[in-house]
Amino acid sequence: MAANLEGDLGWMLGVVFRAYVKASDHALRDVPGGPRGYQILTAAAGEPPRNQGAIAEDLGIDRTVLTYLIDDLERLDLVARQPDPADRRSRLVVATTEGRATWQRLQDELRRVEAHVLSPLPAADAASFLALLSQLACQAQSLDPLTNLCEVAEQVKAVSAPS
Amino acid sequence: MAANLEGDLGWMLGVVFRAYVKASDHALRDVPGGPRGYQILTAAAGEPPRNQGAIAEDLGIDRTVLTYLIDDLERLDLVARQPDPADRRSRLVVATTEGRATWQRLQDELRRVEAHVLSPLPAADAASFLALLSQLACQAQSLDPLTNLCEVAEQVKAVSAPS
DNA sequence: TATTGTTATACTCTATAACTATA
DNA sequence: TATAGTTATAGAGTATAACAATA
Repeated sequence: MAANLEGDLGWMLGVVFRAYVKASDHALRDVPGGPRGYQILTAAAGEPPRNQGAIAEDLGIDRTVLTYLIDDLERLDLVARQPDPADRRSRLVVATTEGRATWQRLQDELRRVEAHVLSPLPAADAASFLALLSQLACQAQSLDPLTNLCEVAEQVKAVSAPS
Repeated sequence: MAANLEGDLGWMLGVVFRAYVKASDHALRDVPGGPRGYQILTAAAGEPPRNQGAIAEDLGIDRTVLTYLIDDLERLDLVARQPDPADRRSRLVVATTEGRATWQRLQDELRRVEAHVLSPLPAADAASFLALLSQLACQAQSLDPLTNLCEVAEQVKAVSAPS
């Protein structure tokens, strides 16, 4: 039985993930934390606003790490901590006007990065890949953390984003 | 325009990658370096044997990191450094008999882990996902490093693994 | 002069624990 | 008593640079 690195799921995921991080590096050069900073900005620009614990779960990072990342984004005036009227221990992370503009610009650039990473595949295959990956990610995310981000996203999409 | 974390390629890859690492954690509990240690073992069990620089490229890690990881695997008698007859600077990393047995056992376990991570998808979709991911990984790997691991793997597969 | 591998150092990232304030 | 967030500390992981051996 031949030992082929090529067929290993962990290896393939790592290679593609690193390729994406490297390809997005230039677009995210001014965002503290790179892809994670962008993901925080995405969460902060989304609805409804969530607190730090929920965002940390979505991103798969420790809440202590998130504190520093939010500090950096707040220092650049991209996001703000808002008191949660329902729970005074909790802080809702929301994007500022500048943060939303930055997020919009970054999203456009990252779409091109994604297209580049997926460029080895024909368009139909790339779409299939994204759909399958989305299913896997949502399932993995819903099993592990207590909150199911994907269901929320589906609801928001259905309500607020008329296609 | 809604800001959905759910549609971000980087986020999805990260979620699935973390899910895989976590799912494989138990199977790889005795392997130094976790998934990376296993990948080194895979490379060491494969043909033809390669030197440390080539393996570091395949795994996307620095050669200085690989030195320590190989030290640990060698200490457990799973791999050995062999002098390269063609270049006395170079060291070929090969699996020992025990290393091959360990690799075989780990591979069986990791196949179950992979099946678990892919279990949200119907079997046909899981196969499609793996095929598409493989294409992306091979392309990314062939663009970045100088060596094209995937072509080598295809050749080896065609020659030595009659299906 | 360039390359392979090693070592030492420093830096970054992440995890652990203790603390404050709320619930 | 439990939770949200912060801070400080330590640990793991990673990168940088200098070195020896070889090409």
